[in-house]
Amino acid sequence: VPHAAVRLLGCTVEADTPDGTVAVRLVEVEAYRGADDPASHSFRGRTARNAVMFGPPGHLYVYFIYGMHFCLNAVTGEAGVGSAVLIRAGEPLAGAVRMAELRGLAAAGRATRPGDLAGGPGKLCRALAIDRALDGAPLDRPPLWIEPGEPAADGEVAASPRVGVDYAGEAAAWPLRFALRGNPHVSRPRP
DNA sequence: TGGGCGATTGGCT
DNA sequence: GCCAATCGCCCAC
Repeated sequence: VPHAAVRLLGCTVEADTPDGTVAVRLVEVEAYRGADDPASHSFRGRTARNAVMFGPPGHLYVYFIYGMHFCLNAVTGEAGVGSAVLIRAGEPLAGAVRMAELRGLAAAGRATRPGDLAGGPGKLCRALAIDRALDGAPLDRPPLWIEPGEPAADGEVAASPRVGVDYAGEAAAWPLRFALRGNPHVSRPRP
């Protein structure tokens, strides 16, 4: 059975923003486990911040990081487990002009390079107008919902270590980052 | 109660 | 490649 994170690759994420709906196709995700994963926010148990991770699957976990960025997760584990999938990058499908505006790019509406709009967890949240107000919301209906897409074939999925978790000891090497092989919209560092 | 730090990003050398 | 920005969270004191 494919990993829950892998099953999200190729899915479409749509979001209602103040100026209309935007959509991206997921090209990069990371899996975070529960009490056995030192890299996971749930590793040290339930707190006010990560409470949603310990709730039932099918909900959004949104956290604030580095004093300026939000990151979006889909809770995947059963209630009490604390596992989730970090949404790291998407390929713009609809509303690229709005996403560029939300990203504060000067050339809004003009050509951008792959990854400029949603090629990173913080960038994707900015482009989709995601913040803590969405923490705990269901992921199958507005204002933010994920729809099935073309499933990724095994050979198209590249697994590599997760980004930015060097503090996690042995778990830092676990190959829980999944990306569509060769897709130009994935974040840096490239897998 | 306070200090260190982070599942990041963008700008500058 | 290096580093500042910027603040909520969490744990040690």
